[in-house]
Amino acid sequence: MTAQKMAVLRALQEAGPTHPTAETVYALAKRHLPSIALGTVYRNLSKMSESGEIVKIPVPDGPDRFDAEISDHMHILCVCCGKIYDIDEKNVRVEISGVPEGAELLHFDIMAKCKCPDCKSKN
Amino acid sequence: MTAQKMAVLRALQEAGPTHPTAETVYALAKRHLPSIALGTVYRNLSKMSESGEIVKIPVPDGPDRFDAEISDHMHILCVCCGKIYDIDEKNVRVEISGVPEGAELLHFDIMAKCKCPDCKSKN
DNA sequence: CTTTAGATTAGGAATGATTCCTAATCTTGT
DNA sequence: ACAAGATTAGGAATCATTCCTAATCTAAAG
Repeated sequence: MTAQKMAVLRALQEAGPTHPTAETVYALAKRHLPSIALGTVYRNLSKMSESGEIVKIPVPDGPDRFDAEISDHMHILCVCCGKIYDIDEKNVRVEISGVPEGAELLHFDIMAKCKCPDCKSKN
Repeated sequence: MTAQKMAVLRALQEAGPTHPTAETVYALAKRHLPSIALGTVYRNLSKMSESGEIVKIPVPDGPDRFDAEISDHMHILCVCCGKIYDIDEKNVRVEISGVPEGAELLHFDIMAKCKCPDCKSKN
């Protein structure tokens, strides 16, 4: 456990439910550890999301986002402003059949899209 | 309707259910129209997916894939070899609640992940 | 069948996100 | 304290994709 990894984790926790990009995590982490490098942030985010300590959220047409909240939940993205909301897993049900013969289903990435309240009113 | 757009569409149709990348579409299109440029392929794929003529499939940690089949269906990706299978929409049911107050739900991107039969046996 | 305005193209440079490289530094177990 | 291995900073490199520009093509109107 290095100071850099702690700084990344702390930054992600401070970000709360804003689902920051790696760049944003970098900016936040720099406040506590000004010497930290962007590559270090990427590497720690990658490793932690592989190990399950955090969650990586791939976004079509945009940089990946990250989440310190690892409880089972899905995300809903505002296509106008890019804000990401959490939706608790118990509010989602997915049923699927017709999976190819012999394939082992591993898991789902569900990314819903919406126009968020702010963007609806601004529009 | 230009020769380039036709070549892209034709390439995508020839690719069948292989869900090719833009690079692969480029290679296929070049066979019929050797002068076509990669940027032209990207632009035509973008425009056609925006207009709904084709489908763009964003893949986490990989280049986008494309599909000439526009009937409502979802995709399942083998995490080992990157192959993408189609799953008919009628085999999928998604129910969701707890959408943020005032948000307008637009649609879902569902990308399931599996280990495909080939990869299971090779393993 | 010309004209012409607007769209599209080829080719390559530029961008954005991310990974890779290397020497230097740190961490951890002993 | 010390060696072995992991991690870091900094920057170069990579990959997918978009952007730029002058040249070419398309389609609609005469």
